[in-house]
Amino acid sequence: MELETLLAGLNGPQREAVAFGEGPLLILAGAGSGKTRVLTHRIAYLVGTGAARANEILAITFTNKAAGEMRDRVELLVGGRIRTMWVMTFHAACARMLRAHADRLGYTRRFTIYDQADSRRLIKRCLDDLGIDPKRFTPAAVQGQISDAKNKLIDADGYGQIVGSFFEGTVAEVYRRYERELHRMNAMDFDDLLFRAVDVLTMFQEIRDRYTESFRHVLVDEYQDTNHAQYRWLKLLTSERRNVMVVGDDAQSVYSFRGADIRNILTFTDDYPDAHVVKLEQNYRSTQTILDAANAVISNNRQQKPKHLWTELGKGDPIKVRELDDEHAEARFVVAEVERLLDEGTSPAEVAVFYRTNAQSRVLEDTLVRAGISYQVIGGTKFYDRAEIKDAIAYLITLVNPLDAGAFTRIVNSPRRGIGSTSVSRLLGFANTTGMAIWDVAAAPEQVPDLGPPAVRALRRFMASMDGLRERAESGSEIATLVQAVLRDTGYLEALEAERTIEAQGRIENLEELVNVAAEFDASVPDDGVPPAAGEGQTSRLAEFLQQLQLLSDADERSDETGLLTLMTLHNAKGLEYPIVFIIGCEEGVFPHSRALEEGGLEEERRLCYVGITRAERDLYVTSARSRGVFGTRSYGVRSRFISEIPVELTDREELPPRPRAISWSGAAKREWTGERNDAPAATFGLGDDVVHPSFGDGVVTGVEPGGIVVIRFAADRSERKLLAEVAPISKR
DNA sequence: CCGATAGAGTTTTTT
DNA sequence: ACTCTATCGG
Repeated sequence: MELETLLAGLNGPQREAVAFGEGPLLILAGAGSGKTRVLTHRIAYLVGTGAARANEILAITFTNKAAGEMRDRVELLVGGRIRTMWVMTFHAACARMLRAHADRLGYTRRFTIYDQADSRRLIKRCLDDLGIDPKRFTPAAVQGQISDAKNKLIDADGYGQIVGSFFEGTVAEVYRRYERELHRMNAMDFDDLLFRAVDVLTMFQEIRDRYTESFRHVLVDEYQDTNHAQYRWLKLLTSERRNVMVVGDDAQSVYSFRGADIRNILTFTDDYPDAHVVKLEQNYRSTQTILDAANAVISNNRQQKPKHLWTELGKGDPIKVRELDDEHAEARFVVAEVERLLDEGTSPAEVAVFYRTNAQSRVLEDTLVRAGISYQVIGGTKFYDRAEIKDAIAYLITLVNPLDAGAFTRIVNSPRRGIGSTSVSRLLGFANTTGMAIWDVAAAPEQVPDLGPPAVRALRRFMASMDGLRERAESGSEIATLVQAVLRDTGYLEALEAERTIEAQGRIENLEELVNVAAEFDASVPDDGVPPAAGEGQTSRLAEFLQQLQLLSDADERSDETGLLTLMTLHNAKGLEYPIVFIIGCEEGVFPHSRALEEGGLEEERRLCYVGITRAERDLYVTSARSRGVFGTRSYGVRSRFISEIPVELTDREELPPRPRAISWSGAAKREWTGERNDAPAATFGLGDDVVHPSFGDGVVTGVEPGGIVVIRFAADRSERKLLAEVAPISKR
């Protein structure tokens, strides 16, 4: 490999970044500025110049797909396999470290990874066990609190010390129990992977030394999306050698709800005052019109590193801005436009439609189906989230990690075998009080008090088939055949076949697909390679397979090969590009999302808009609907502020005739909807309006209902109140 | 123990 | 509009 060819074709700043020597390096990479190129070329350059061997490089991405692509591209550049290089996500890298050192934390290397749904179920159980009302303390809210704490590396005790409210006090209690349960079940949730990895590196100097010595160069993509735990983890791995390169764009930080802390990228140079900074501002993707729009929108944010995208590609066409009557008209417009483009010879794969929330895809999908256009949706319900797949995986987990009561309870009565919820509670309760593993309790059911004889008999039969499967798993059977055996021996498949419904048939097909996935895994080379830090023994193939499944996300399943029109959320769009892009649902309350507005997340919503705009290469459409069905009722919105932030001269706008202010809801619109006569004066409040009330304080309009009622969420006590617009003393801010 | 029914809550975004 | 939950009757 020629070093010269690695630098050829790069612009000045890119070349500077690729050829940079030792020390901290910050790359501020604007959208479409070729950051992946810089990353991959730099890795190849480091290997090519002998600055680092393949196994001395740690390259971190956020999705498995990005990691896979990075690996492929680097292999092309260096002209050979780089199996020993750590190119993976934060979570995968942490999981790998933890498997090697699990015993130090009182775990076994076969620990289970809990995804968000698994974790939520466990939290729900903790709430139940503690006798907490799940209405007042929803599992989701408690989970959010715990997750936030973990992302900040605050453990249950630490959290208990900083509680400032009754709610937090309760969360602290749940947090403690949740942690105890996870540990007892030899399980970790997503956040634990990071937290525990930091623990290992902090508590055991010799382990940390091994990794810091071994990783000569560390590179991180999408640095603006890192949270505090990830920051600490990186710091622990890099503070000795200080060869850390982070690449990111503060304008594309859109994951704060998941604990991402934009300060990590904004203060990198405070952490490393000698850091070299390279800005990539030349864009190779979009027309100048699109970039001007993106620059204009993002300039409304205060907190940012100034950047100005430019291109040599020329001005291009104006941005098409359209306003439609409702979401159906919006969908029809998009579909008609797509049909026109296809007639002109555009390939469907060149077109993408972005929306704020997954729920928005439905109307569009209906319209596309009726028009006979095939499409793919990224996100939504994932393959691995389907109940039958989760069941099959839970069976496999039970074989690998007999301590995992979560997996066990999931499958013990699926298919139905007469072990109902009361019996399961008794088993769990017994395991809880005796401290026994759930598997051992089930293996000797007669010792459990109050367990009915039919339940004992059913458990015996169940455990007999599980024992057989266990032996098969231990003997190192191929995973595909093991999955088939599980489905057969447990009666799972039989129960589905007996249903004789279309749905059941679909489930069977999904399970067959899982067998295929397993077969592919069987055929693949063990990813072990030669671990740079010794001490990573062989993990069982089955455990490895399960880990791979559990760390998979829907961002990973999108394929560019399908040749289809693509639908996805704006979040999922990050990192992608399409010649033609539609951004739909640009209304206040939808985008920017009302909940983000309440929580002061407007700037992040704007960054999301920036992400959306900068995905477009050639043509950009931005649409809004006057009304939209939400929660089964119709709500009337106002065009998104983001539309007005795009300079008019960059756009080609078609708007509906102005709607008289008076029909916001209480006037004509109400008559139209309720059939009632009502000449009451007009309410002049729209969704998303900022209002102020003399006694409740500042608030935001979250809904407008018939009868001149406005729903307002007040910032002070986060309460939502319904007020009569004409009589309540509210005014716009 | 299981299925049907009614009722409530739900929609941000995800490794 | 839809899905998950709690409750009841078999």
